[in-house]
Amino acid sequence: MEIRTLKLFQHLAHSLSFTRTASAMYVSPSTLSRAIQRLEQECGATLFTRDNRTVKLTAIGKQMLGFCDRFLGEWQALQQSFVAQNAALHGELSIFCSVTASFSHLPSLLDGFNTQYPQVEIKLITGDPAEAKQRVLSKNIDIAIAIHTPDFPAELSFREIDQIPLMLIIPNNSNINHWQHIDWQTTPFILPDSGPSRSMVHDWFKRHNLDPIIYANVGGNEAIVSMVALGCGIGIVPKVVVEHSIVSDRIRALDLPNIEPYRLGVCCLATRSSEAAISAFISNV
Amino acid sequence: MEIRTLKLFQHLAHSLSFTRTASAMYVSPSTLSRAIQRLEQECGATLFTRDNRTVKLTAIGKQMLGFCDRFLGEWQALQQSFVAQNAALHGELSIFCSVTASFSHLPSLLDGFNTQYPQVEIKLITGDPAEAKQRVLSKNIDIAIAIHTPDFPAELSFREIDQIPLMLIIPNNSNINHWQHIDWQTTPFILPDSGPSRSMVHDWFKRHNLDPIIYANVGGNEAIVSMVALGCGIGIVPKVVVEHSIVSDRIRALDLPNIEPYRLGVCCLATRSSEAAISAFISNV
DNA sequence: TACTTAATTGCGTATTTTGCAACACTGAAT
DNA sequence: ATTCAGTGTTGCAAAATACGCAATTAAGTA
Repeated sequence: MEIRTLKLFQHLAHSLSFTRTASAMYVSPSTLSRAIQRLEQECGATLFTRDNRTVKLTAIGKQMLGFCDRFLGEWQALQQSFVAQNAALHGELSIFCSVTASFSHLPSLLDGFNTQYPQVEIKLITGDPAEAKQRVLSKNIDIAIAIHTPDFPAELSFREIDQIPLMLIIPNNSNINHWQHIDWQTTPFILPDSGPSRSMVHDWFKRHNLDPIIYANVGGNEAIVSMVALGCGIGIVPKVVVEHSIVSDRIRALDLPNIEPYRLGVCCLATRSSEAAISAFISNV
Repeated sequence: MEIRTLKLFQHLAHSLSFTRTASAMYVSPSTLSRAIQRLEQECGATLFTRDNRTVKLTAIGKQMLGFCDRFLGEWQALQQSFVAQNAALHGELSIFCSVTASFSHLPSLLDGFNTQYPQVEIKLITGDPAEAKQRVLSKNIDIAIAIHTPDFPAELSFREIDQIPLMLIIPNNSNINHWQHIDWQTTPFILPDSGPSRSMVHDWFKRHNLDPIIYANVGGNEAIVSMVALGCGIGIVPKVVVEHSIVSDRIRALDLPNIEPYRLGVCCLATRSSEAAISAFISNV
């Protein structure tokens, strides 16, 4: 039951002449004859009645021809679609995300994608989440793992993958265990200098009528954690950052009310969302 | 693209282990490995991503699996139906018909059937059409080519294949060329001694208020033709009998009005009409 | 009867496939 | 670090298979 055999059968079923089919398909008559014999053996039935003068399809042969036509058609279409997919899904896909996300959420995404689309080479760039939107918009990278904010650009399509609560972190040696016990007049606060956190934290302070002492404006959540661990003050960071920090044993995290969790997701330029590799990645989420 | 390869692929796609599939399908791991490599080459795409630890289906592999499942399923069903048909259509099929029908109508029927169902051996019995019904009813033969008459038994299913007009035949040396010129007081008539003709001819005489001299009651239309050719009288026989007669140059045939043509067809016992060989023959008409 | 044409078969050759053994690689256990 | 067990792959020689040429069989034709 080889494809070539089926093609021979198909041709013979139409030409009804071993000689013509053999020459048309570039095989010797004997090869054709034996190929049909093998096929008949596999079918367990005679497909052609043939004396030395005429060749005709049997009833079973006709059924076989129907099957054969359908199968060969389907297979050809499938094969073409395979090579098309392979061509389209061949190349580089650049992904931008924060260092934390590269530990927390990226692996599971990549794992599935990598095995399913081995031809796509993934180029990973980590950096400040604040850059994510701009990099995607400028086509500097294809896909970003980013946080959805109210001012999220309409040109970007976004697909949520997780919700991440924000937590207040304090040094481990502090004896405070509720945010309301904090004396904001004496405890310095470490503020992110940019990124989605900054405005969220601002809002939260405003809602609770707090006006803390700002110890420093630092870039990157990981840096905030480090500073808190060193005892420089307290800060607010996403829960995942705490969990993946290498100094997580030197800090404690406290729940915060009235602060809505981050909506983490993958985003890409809406106009590019139908590109093969991009759509494959997004739909694989 | 051999069936065995597809089965290997199918198994591997579920087990996701070369070792397990190889042992389950009784081939060496190397054979399996190379079979998959060949299949991938035919597909023009990687079907499994595999490092030395894990085996996983790619996106294309999943599509291939769907195709594979469908194909193998269809093929198995088809193959089973083939061997079933082959078994059912293996044996003898006995057919009864008149000598004339065996020349006029049987060849085209047999020709198509024989090439389509080469495993069925056909046993042909010729004889007086009058016997046909009884032979079918008694299961003495499987199928008959017979004439449909008003008293046709309900137990027999009938499928018409042709309509055959009756003709008046006269010796070639007669100068009559219309039936109304015949002088029934002096021209002897040769009547069939049985069969469907007899009552039809009787009816026709009655309708036209004729009372001819009966020269002889003879058995079989062929005999009537012979007697007419010898100049013994005139007779009425189906057109096909005239056309296939070996003495057709010694007689002339005249059209008859008001006598409805024979309805020739194949018939079998209704209860047996679903038997494989019988239904194949009937539906092939 | 000889000739032509068409499918099949015998047989030696060429190609393909197979299994064994060796290999490369990874994760786990020592 | 090192050994070990388990995975898929590859080199190679043997086995199986398919191939084409030439001979054979069979039926129609001059």
